Amino acid sequence: MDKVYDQTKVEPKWYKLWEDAGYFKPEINLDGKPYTIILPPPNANAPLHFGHAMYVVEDILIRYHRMKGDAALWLPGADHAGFETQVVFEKYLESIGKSRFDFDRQTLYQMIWDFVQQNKGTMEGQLRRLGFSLDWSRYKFTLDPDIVKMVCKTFKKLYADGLLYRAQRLVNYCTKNGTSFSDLEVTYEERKDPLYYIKYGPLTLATTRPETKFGDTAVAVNPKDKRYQKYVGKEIEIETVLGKAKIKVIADEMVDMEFGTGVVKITPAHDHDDFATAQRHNLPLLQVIGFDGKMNEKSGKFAGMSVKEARVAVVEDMEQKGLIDHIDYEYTHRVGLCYKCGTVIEPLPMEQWFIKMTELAKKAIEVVKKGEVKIYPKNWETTYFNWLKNIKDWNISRQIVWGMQIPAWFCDSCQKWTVTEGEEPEVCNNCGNVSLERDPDVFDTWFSSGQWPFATLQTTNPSAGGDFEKFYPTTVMETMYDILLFWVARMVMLGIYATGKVPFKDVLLHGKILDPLGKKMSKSKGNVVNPMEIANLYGADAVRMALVYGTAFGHDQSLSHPKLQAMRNFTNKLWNIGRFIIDFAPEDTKHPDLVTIMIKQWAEKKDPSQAEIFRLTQDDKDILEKLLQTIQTVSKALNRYRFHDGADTLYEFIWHQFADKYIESTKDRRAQAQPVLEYVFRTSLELLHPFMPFISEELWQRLPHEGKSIMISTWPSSN
RNA sequence: GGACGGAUAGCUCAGUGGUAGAGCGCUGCAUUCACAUUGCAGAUGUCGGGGGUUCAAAUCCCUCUCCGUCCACCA
Repeated sequence: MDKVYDQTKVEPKWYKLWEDAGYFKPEINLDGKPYTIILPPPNANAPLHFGHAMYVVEDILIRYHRMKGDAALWLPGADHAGFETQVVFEKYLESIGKSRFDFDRQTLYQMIWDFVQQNKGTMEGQLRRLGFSLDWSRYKFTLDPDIVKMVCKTFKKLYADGLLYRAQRLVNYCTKNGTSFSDLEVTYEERKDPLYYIKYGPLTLATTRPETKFGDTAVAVNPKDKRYQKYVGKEIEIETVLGKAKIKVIADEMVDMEFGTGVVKITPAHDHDDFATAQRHNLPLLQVIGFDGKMNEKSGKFAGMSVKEARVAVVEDMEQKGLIDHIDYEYTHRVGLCYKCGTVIEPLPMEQWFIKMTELAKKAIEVVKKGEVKIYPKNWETTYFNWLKNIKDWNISRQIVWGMQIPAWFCDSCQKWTVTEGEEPEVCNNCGNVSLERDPDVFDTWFSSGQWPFATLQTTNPSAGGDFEKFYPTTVMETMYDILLFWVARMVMLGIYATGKVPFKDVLLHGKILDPLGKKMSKSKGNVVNPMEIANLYGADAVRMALVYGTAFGHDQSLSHPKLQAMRNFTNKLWNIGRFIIDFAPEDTKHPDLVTIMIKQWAEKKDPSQAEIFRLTQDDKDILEKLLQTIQTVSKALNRYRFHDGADTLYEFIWHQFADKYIESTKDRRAQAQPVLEYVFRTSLELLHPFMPFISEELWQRLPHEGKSIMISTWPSSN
């Protein structure tokens, strides 16, 4: 054995052996109880980032449970990541001087498809490099035909159950990306904008968006406001930049008497509150801004201007006409932005597919309240409950090409929709007409990934009747806390809806990986660290250990080179312990296997007579006792998802108790101590295996052992 | 306007009621001994501020400050 551990000679060789031997399949423990984790499918639009390395937590659990004899299934996959991927691809097109509008739908889709295939391959190699014991025979992609079919089936069921409807609503529209979004995809920014006090006939009202005045269909005051009582229900005459007009005054609770003048203009087509108010009062919708972000023909001479230009021009005109009372330049408010490109989100009226969420959310709340689904760390429950309690209907239509096209066809003649499970209908379900047109929109990616746990398991292993019966509900869903609402909550709702059962029992939420200075990694900041480079530098084992060691699970952590180095050093320590025990064993220490077995028995039962037979010293007994405690602590830590406790305990035990103290104590009685050295080290490697699979396998193979691989050895027992 | 997380040794972080811990860094010693990617010994903290509960608080309660994040329809 080399004096210094060289991970490049060890890590590359084991993965293929494990995979070829079929150890990653749950069938290796055919009779074991099912233990399932579905890998959160990484977006197939880029290589893995450091956050993905946190999958190590899942691998630790899977390897631990596999060793405990469970039928452990860790199912890999990839997400087509609709909008996200299309944006990445459009950036690429931009870099070669093209845009998505240079291609027809089919061509563009095919180009993105090829791009995604390439990324998928890269990602798979990277997941293997990190040692993740995924069952590749069950690999799934969100655009696999059978998955698409499952998703469409749910869509149809929702439609049949009346939980899905098509409606014209105000949607969050990004005029740059040309698509609508769900509420979660809008980010907000505090901004200082002028608050204009403008004159509406006898009234004055405050607004930040004077350019939308052409879309006003009423003016509202609070019903309790005595100042304006006399106007309520009447039409007032107003002077506008486009001439005289009449407008209705309504009374509605939504108006805050304290704000501005207590009078609000109602612009139903361009403001969410106003839209809701308009519905209560049966006010018409008057759209003055187009989907291109420009004023339309309804705004008279301002037509064709962008919203921003129009605001300036309108204010200028109003000032000339004396319609501006005054302007508050110190006003701050929150502006909704596209989470992707930062463009101001324009609320626009649009026909889209919406899912009624209230009932679905109620059940999702219930299962967590009852403990059928547990969230770790528990404090995230507050966030989960809060969102679900106030949930609004979910817009799942997206105006992009990359994704699953919605299986709904519109009939020209009866103006109704025919919804299928994906297959093209021959005639309209309602009137039998043959002239149908498919909705060009695709699903919000989260609608399909929200069905991932059951969609995967219902389509894998079809020859054996499918995995669903055995592996669903899954055991653990582990992901970063930032997608608790986007993804986890939706999986709970859709999982219960489609299968009647929760999709998983325990939700684990890990923290964010920050750059070495504690800043968020981002491409634009240029501080992204490639996990593969780090793995090649320190070894995958060291990367894995560094991610769980020393930081409480669930907390953000900065990538720390000193810590990575420390873990690399730990691999070297392990290597040299192995070298000492294996290479430097004197010839006369060969002992029959029986001795090892007896020591194991003593360790487990503490039979004093055996201690006598093998002349165990106090040092021997101490280390065996400490080993037992370590087994207990590590097992308990993993059962409670306290990964750092397990990692810290093993590091401390192996390095400081075993190497520094015990091994030193055996140097003058080497031959007699050899069986204990071997036994304690082998057991330590088994405990360490879920954390550091490569080096633990390499050294275990070199020690006397039973069985073919540490991966399928039995988890050490402490009783 | 609400919610959550963080503030502990120079740095990165563990530690949820019982005499302050780890890794890295630092100081001194050890070098043909499995390992210098090492070993041994050591220094370093009024545990963010203030108040309270308790025989006892980094840990429980209240409050304040500063960082980070999320949710919410103030025109």
